[in-house]
Amino acid sequence: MSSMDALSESAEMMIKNINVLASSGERVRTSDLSTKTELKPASVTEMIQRLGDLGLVDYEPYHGVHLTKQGQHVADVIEHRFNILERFLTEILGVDGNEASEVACRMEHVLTRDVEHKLTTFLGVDPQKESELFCHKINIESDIEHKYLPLSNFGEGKTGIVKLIFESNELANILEDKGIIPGSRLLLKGSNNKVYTIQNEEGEFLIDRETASKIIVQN
Amino acid sequence: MSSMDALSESAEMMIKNINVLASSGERVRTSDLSTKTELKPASVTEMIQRLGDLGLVDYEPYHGVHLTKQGQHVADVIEHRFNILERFLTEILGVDGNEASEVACRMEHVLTRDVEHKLTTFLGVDPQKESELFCHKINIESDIEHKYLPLSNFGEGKTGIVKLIFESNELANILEDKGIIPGSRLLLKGSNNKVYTIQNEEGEFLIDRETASKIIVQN
DNA sequence: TATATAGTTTAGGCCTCCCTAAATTTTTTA
DNA sequence: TAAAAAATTTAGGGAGGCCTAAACTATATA
Repeated sequence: MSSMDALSESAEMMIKNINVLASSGERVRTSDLSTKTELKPASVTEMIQRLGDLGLVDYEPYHGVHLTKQGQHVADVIEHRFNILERFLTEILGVDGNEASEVACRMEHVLTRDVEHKLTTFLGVDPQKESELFCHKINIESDIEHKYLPLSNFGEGKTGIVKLIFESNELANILEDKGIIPGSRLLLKGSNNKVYTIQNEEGEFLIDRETASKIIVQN
Repeated sequence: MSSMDALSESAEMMIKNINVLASSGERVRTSDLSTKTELKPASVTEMIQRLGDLGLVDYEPYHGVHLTKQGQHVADVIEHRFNILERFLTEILGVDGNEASEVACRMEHVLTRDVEHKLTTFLGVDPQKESELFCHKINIESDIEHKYLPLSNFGEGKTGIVKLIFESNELANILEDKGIIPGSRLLLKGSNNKVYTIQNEEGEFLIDRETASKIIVQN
């Protein structure tokens, strides 16, 4: 069990759900896991016994489970992967919330560390979740050369060409009026992860993070 | 077997490999599939028998398989999903080729049609083929949920989120001091077409019409 | 505190997907 | 063309992951 190897999707889902239900600090009961996972109690018992053997969970028959340090690490990694995948699917691709959750929930089990990190960099840090950010993330490698980035993660002081705008007609039309259209050039003058100051030949504008994340710029 | 439902990853991988090896037009032999999939011949036989039962493959004992029309459709979908995932991972995230292939190969089995289509649109036409066609705008059909309006046209008594501020000058800095920045929430308490009364967590302010027209608010 | 009830585990069965070993069929070649 | 070699399939087994039914344990109640 060297951290993340070879855990099945089912095992990872169980760990994930133990983590969710353990928020109260108490041991998690089989019946609650049964409800959450939509598995029969007997199946839950079987799985947590296996996780116990792997050292990912502290299991006492008839008295529930909690994650070991190792299991907690797995849960953290999965949670982070789920979050960035869900954000990518909704913020960048515009996938409907429910479907995004489901797909993210299946994709979270096949990401590698490297893809996880690169996707995190691509999305940038979500300011709302900054506090509960996750020790596993290591350094966000800034030396990666991305060809395409959302404006929200573009380099300060850099000029790029707008490639795509993901948004409703209304906002896109407003941006268009100000010359922010696919194919146009803009300069990111500054950003503080909340407000993005950009400039083009029409003038200077302030844009919020969410909108900026939907404008894809080419280096 | 209504086209794509409920096929296991193993089954999909077998179909994918049959498709690859069938390029010559001839029936695909068990031994070649064994080599390609890195499964033992007996396991290949077992799987293609199951695929035969599902009508995805035409299997004649001792004489190999080929895809049925249905199986070919599955293969085409999987191949397309693999291709766009691989392109996304390499072109957008900058993932190394080998790793991108492996991850795409695992992700291809969990995409939905919708995510597949949205990712395809995101990537656009292969830049090598038509680099300028990549420059286009995607309009996500927004129902009535997202409404972007200048504050000057915003509904009285409504609360919204500031999305954009056109003009980054002294006036905008003053607005910023008052907490009126992209991403913040405000309430339009009242307006008389000349003066707009707004409120946020910093307090209550009066804004003139011209300024209000440059603040874009989301419903 | 004894017992009913709710919660949990064990026992045993089924399916998938992988394996090895043995049997079978096809192909090669002497 | 018959025997050797190669390829394939069948037989049987194991682990994972799910199930139901039965046994067991803990908790609530009278």
